[in-house]
Amino acid sequence: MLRLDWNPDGYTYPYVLKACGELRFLLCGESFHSLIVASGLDSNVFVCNGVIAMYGKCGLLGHARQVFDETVVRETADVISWNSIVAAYVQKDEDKKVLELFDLMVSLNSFELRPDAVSLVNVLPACGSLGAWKRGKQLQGYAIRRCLHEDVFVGNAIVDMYAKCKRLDDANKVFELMEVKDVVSWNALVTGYSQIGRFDEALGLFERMREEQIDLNVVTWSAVISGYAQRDLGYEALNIFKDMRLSGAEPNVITLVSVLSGYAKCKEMKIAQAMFDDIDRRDRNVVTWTVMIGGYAQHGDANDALELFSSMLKDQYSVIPNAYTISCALVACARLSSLRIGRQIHAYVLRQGYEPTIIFVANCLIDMYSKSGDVDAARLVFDNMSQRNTVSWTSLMTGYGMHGRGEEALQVFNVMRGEGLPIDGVTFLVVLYACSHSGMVDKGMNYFNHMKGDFGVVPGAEHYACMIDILGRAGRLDEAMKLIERMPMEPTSVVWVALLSACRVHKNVDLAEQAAAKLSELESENDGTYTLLSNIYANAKRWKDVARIRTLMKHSGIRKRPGCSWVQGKKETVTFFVGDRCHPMSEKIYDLLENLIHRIKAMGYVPETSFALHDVDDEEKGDLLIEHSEKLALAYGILTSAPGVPIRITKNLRVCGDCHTAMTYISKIIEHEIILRDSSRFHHIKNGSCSCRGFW
DNA sequence: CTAGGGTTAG
Repeated sequence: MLRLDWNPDGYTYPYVLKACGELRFLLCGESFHSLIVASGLDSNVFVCNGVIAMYGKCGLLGHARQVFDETVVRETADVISWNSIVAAYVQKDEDKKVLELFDLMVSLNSFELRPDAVSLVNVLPACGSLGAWKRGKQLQGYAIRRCLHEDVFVGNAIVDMYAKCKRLDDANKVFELMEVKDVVSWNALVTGYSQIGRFDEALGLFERMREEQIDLNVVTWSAVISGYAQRDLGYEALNIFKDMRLSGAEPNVITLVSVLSGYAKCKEMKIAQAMFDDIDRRDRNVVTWTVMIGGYAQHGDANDALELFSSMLKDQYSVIPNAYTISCALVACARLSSLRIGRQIHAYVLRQGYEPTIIFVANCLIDMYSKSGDVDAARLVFDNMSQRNTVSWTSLMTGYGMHGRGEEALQVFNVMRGEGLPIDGVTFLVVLYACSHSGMVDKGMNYFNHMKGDFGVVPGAEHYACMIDILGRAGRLDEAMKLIERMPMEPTSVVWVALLSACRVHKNVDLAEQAAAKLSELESENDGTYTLLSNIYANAKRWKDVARIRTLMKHSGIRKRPGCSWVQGKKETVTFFVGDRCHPMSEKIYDLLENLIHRIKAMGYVPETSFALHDVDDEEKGDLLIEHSEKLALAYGILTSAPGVPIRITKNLRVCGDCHTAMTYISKIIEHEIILRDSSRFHHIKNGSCSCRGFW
């Protein structure tokens, strides 16, 4: 119990209430409020204003509003009362309410209640976040009439309001006319330019700040660091961080988050992790965790992302994941095809009642379900969304495309067109890929030919690459080559890779060599290029060339990425590498495989030995087809799944042709559907046929 | 009372 042996009066309370508000000492504040009421001081407007501000700071909007309403009823409310209640709504991000209350104050048309500088500084940011620049402009006019614009806080708020409304030229004009500027004015403009993508101008201003010897503060540095990181310029971000350290400025958590995302973009997750470990546990908030989870999900091992997510949930400081965190975790699930964890996170989302208005969480769910092999679940998420954006539609179409359900993808596209949504280059890329994976050559060609005329979307090199892919898969290699020659821009490496893969499927050595030569010119050969070429030579029995490629790889230091497949078990995911014998069930796995191969040989299966040379630098292990990781994963799946349950396998590279054939035979004699995701698409293999129908 | 961090489709 609070015991006071002195009697505070109307001059005392505002001070103590202010302290309670700033320290968020809600219980103390409430006690004082009771004492105020008990001593009848609640008729004193100065005291009431203190109470309103205290409740506002502590987040008790209802209490603040009640006290405020009482002052209004008593007709004692002054500008400060109004400013205090508006500030309370500002704190809750109730932008519309902020504007409403401000209007109400103005409409009372009382000389005493004319908005002052503080009122403007409260209401301008709300205009900014609502994009209401016309309202902001009116306020600017009012500020000028009353000479409030000379107040540097008001000036800064106006600059920021225009910047948030993406009207950087207006913001700049106000900025240049400000007689007194401070570092906040500069920072508002720098971040404004950076956030709308005019990063060069942001950097120009940053340079000017350095020249004019403005005292850069931690906000300035953080803004520039994150600006670089957001544009995937991780190393530049890290350089600015070095400059910051040299300048003697002390980084804070926000700076470190920007720096962490810089390290993530450079795939330096070890350094990022060390830095994260160094951050005081109390400073690790949801954003700090999220940037690490997102870093692992996108630029590192997605398994680490999920582990970190799980340790975040268990952390003693109990940080609650928000929509960003959930998205990052779902990205990790999508990369791993982890349907089980993805479903758990979906359930968590539903339980926690993340508003369905957070479109991007739902978009991530669509992507996760599609990439985990359950595009029907993706559809359900899509159907249940109250609002959708372009990404929602394209994600669903991508899902149908990956699973070879091209017709459904095109249906979605038609509905999307009907909704009048903007159709851009990405949309067409998705449409074309859907056509490609379903072998819809003419439809794809038709869309490609009409995208410019009917939609005003000029085909880029990626669209050409996709058409090469469509024609190539269908074996129309001459047409593909002609299209390359007709390209209005230089063919990119993606184009040549598409042609090269088509040459593998359709066994065209000459064209393959041309494509490989082009890739070499562009200096973008990778292990995939060499593997493809080696397979093509092996298929043509040109063993000398196979050997030549092998030597070439050794000299250039390019190693084939090891093939690796993982299969979703009931409780956990099990990973297999080529020739893997680490698993305790290895003996059973190999026995089963030998048995299966023996049985399907009797059904007509002939091992395609050209694929045995997949692993050109891995002679010992890779030569045995039976040891390919996808076959091991399948055998494990059969051994551990109940009859009728689909076996879900994911492979980091494209599935090997022999494995694909073998699995198709095996699907006739097992009671499981095989759902196989490789780096290119999904294969649903059942009763001796595959959904890819040869288009891979 | 004004400025800064993390997220989704190819």
